[in-house]
Amino acid sequence: MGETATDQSTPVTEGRRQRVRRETMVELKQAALDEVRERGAVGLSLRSVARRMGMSPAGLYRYVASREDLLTTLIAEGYQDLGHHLEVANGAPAHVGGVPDRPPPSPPVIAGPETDVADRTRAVALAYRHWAVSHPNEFGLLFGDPIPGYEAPTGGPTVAGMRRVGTGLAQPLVEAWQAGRVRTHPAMADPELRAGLSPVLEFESELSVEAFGLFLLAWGRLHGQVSLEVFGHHRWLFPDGCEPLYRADVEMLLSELGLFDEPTGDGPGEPHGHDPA
Amino acid sequence: MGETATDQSTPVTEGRRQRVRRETMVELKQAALDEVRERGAVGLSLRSVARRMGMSPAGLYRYVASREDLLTTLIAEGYQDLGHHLEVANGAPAHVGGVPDRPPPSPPVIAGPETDVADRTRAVALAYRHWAVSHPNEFGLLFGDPIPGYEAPTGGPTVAGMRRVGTGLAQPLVEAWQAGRVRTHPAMADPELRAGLSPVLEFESELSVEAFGLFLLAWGRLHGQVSLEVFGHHRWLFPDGCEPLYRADVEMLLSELGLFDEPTGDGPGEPHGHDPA
DNA sequence: TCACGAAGTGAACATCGTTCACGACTCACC
DNA sequence: GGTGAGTCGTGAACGATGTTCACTTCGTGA
Repeated sequence: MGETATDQSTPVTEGRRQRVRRETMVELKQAALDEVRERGAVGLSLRSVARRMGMSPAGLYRYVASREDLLTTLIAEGYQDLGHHLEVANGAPAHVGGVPDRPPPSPPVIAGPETDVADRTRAVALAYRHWAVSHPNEFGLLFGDPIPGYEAPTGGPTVAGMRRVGTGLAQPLVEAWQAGRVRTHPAMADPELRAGLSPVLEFESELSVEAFGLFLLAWGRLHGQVSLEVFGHHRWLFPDGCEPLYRADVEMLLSELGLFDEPTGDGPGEPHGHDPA
Repeated sequence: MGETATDQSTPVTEGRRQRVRRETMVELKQAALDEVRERGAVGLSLRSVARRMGMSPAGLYRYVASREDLLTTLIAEGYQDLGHHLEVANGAPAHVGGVPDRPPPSPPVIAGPETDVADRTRAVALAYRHWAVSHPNEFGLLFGDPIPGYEAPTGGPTVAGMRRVGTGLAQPLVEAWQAGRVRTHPAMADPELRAGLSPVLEFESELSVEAFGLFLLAWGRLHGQVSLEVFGHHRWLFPDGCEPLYRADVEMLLSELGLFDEPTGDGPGEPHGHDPA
């Protein structure tokens, strides 16, 4: 653990009090994360976390405003963890920030920056499922029943984590789009859809309306497969997991996005259209 | 409600005791369902249900073994409700069984048996989202965090409801398949996938391996969009809901399944293949 | 050294799921 | 019609939970 902490190389600006507070906070989050991993998000109990830490339940309130507050902290860190996992699969550079101490198992496929964009998209898609099936309770924490009545503040760490996951998923697709290799579909030209999508693009200016819509649909598509599997709705069909089915879906998605076609050299403004309907 | 019950036309086999017990059971489930609709599945409290019924908390245990048991009952009925909704959208005949007293709003599009299979598939797909967004907490009950450690018994009412939902979703696709109008994809030919899928077909004998896999993928694909929307992960993008995006996905799905192509007259054994990869 | 504020404790409160002994009532049977 | 058995519902109770509060302990800056 952090047992071998830098005893004297610690910056002098941080006194003993701040250090132990920081360490206690880390220990608290780790204990809560262990609880979630073992008993699920709904089973998270502050008293149990306190017991695990050898602390009085009331003492936790020096670090956490409420049980719900602790849950949202875990949610934000879960997004960061998942986002990091996706970045590694995409062949991320050294940049690693806000990643928990205990790193998750590496994704099954790790691409590199020079890898073909189809392979990178596949790697990210497989990493999404991989993280989910190896962290089922955290996946449920992030994507299961929302905390009733909770709305993530727009500037807060929760949406920051969601954005990291989103960009981690979208990164290969953005590059493919910019290389003119994404095939769009006539259904994306619906004016109502474009009208609903366009205000969003103030945030996501790297993509066109169609491309952003396609990304959302691709994410949702993969998310559905993963969600049904992780939440057990396919267990009676596939007791050993749904990886082959998921792989087939990913291949279909890649081919429908046109990522297997020859690059046309078109810019993002002129993606090659769908085959004649 | 059932106030105007058939007072004397009730079969004599049911005495007063059985009748009030049945009525109390209905009232209990309705009160619990109201609780779930208002406060979500995790907020369901037996004491609150008892208060709503003007009853002592302990009295509920004459009707329900535990809180978890009540939840699984609600889950089973929720599946039945959703399945009924899908059947109505598909233009179901008079057969209606196990539908709760208060019927849900009708699906936005109701097809008929003579409607084209693409239109019926679209109607069912739209009905899936429609039920979900108009019953968000019940959707969370069915498809959100599973009750930790609970596994639905294979013969029980839960899987019966799941099967009704599955067949309700699959019905148009089964017909399209049998009419030879479903276009498959080379990725579905993966031998490992076929091996994992084939034991399932002992239950679902109407479909081939590829067709059943395609159905599962289509379901998951739609489910993902709905799930992300209902659980609020798209609210910051689309505060007014994701219907246009979802409609685009449905149209893409229909065209990728080949349901817009001219019928070839091939039997289910010989679906027309995918366009050259 | 000393006063301030942070960290942690134990007791308490309201709520929850659940159990249990007990009274009231229903129903089948003589 | 009476009667015994079984059902229905109640109130009290137990252990657990989230949360608050007064109080002590102790690090830290002046």
